Amino acid sequence: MQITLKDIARMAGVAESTVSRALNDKPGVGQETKAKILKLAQKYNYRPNQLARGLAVNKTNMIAVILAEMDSPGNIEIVKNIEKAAEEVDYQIILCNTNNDLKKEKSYLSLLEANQVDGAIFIGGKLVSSQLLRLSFEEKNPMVLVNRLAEENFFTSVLTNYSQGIYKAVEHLFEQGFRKIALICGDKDNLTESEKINGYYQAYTEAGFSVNEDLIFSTGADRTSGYNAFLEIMNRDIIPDAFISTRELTTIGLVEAIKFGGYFIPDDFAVVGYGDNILTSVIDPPLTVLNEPAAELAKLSFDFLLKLIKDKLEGQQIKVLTPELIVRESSIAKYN
Amino acid sequence: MQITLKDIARMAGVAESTVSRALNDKPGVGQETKAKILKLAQKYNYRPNQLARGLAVNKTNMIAVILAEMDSPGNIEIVKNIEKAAEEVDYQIILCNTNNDLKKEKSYLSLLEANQVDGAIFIGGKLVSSQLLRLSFEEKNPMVLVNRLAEENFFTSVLTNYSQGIYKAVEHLFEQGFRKIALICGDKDNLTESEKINGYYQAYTEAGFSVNEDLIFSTGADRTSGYNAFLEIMNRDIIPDAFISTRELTTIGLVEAIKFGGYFIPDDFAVVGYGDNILTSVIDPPLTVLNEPAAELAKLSFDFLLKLIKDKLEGQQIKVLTPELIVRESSIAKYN
DNA sequence: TTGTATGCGTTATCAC
DNA sequence: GTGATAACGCATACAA
Repeated sequence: MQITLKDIARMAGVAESTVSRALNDKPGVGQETKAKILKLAQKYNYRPNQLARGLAVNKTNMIAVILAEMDSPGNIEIVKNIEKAAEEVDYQIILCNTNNDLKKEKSYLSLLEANQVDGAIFIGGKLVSSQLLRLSFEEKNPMVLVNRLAEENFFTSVLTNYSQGIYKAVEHLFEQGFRKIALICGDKDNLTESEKINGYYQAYTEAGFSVNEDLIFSTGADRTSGYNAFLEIMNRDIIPDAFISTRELTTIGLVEAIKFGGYFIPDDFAVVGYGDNILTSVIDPPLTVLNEPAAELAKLSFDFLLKLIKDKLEGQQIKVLTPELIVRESSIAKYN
Repeated sequence: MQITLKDIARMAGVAESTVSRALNDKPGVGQETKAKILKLAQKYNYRPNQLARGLAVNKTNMIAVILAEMDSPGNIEIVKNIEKAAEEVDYQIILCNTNNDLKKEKSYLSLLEANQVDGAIFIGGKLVSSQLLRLSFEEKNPMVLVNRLAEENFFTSVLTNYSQGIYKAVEHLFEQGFRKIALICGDKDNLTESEKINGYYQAYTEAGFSVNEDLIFSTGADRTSGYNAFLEIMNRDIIPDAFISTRELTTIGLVEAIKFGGYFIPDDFAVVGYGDNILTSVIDPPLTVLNEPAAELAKLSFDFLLKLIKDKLEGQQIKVLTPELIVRESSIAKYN
């Protein structure tokens, strides 16, 4: 059995409250008694039961990080940075993976309602069922959304401006002389992805070109989908001269397919990918990518959450960050 | 304020204990009252406070996963699989990153002592300060070690047979005709790495060759270290014809350095890397790698832990898994 | 400065 | 079948 406050109190011959005060550095306890208590606590390796403490003060110093998918290196990068920020102020994170399953999300959300965590950060994920989230919101459960668009923006969020990201990418490819840019993206129902599609349209329109819808290809978010997307597109009427892939894993699959098909990047097809992970910089040729500012996303979201927890954030805040376009060889026209 | 048992009891006009029984499906509660209670709980979206419950039953259904480094994709893979296994039996994991810092490890360990989690899984990390861990062990805190060797094997562990892995790799390179195999590894003080070095020696010895110590290069575990290792080795007296890199990130750095130097793989140097991540299979040429059975490591360790928690594991268990050698182009001799 | 009493939200042990 | 009540370990308001 673990040693408790009561044990220490008994051994020191004082009341439990005195021990509590001494251990928590609260005023109103004599030098000698305090010293005696601390020594005993040290000797018996006393550790306060956090459950009991949490129950008493209604605070756990834990937050939930709820992840739509663990397969995305970018998401992991965000988690790492949240963990770092949390550690600095003595918060623990509990990691939840929903696999884009709304049921699981709901069950994890109940961590909040069960007072097990002080707040939650949602990373990514599909269109929010605002019905679901608003429930918690109205009960004043602190939560912030990262890279997740809700129908109405009820929630404090930190977002990446996906639209602008894709816009930048198209613009860059235009500058390089490419005109038939295929977009490998997700389903239009997904707000995040539809944002990206918007950026694509906007770039084309503003440049005075018209969009050929055959160049927009909606598919899954995994590697195989990226691979197959290339094969399918090559069977269509219009053969692109460049590709933009909007997700990390599809980017990889796409590159594989192009190489396997015997084509060269950027000679045959220019490529702009997503996510500055270890791969994209090492692969041959180094990939031009859009990159999310993971560290910033993490830091901002955690700061927001901390303030929410401490009731120091009035109203709902939204911060939008711009993805960076990292230009490398894969999108540079050879002959221009 | 959150709705509590007491509230439900008052509204239903019954005692708290009855509500508790009804909600927990315990026997001894009438059909009608039970129905009434459940309906109320539903209506008001009642969620039991897990802290209170945990305090009462001395169980949290949470385990800590304590990670030495989050930068290793292999480790992340293990975490993902633990999360999956845990989710199935309704356990939550809390993720802790120690960054190989013993102090942080100690602080996270106190989660266990603070009754906040039912058990802990340690993934990787340097030589265990058995002094530190034994403390917890003797207090009967359930914990299992993954890929972590302790001086004495006090703990239930699931390990990768690193020695045999490297042995396989050397053997394979021998078969391909390579004789001067450089080993890019970690410090010999690190038990894990020293195991790998052992495998290297063993393979050489059994094949009747002698080891040239200049071919063994101890360095850090990051990408830059791998990169620099190549440069340094090329300055030594003996130029290798093959490389084995024992860690994921150094492998990547090594490959970069080789390519940047204008050399070709495997024409100039054969390479066997570590970790079957998304990169090693996509890079050109596809890399021969040693791969840990992450899913198995995760599943076994979680099962062990669960049994420990339930007091169903007698004595300490050790399970050793063998890494797989995935042969791809990077280690195939062109002219033999 | 210190001690007493009470509450946090559950579960469990008794009675009835 | 149901209801008091103690207990879990801690913090805190109040009294001394």
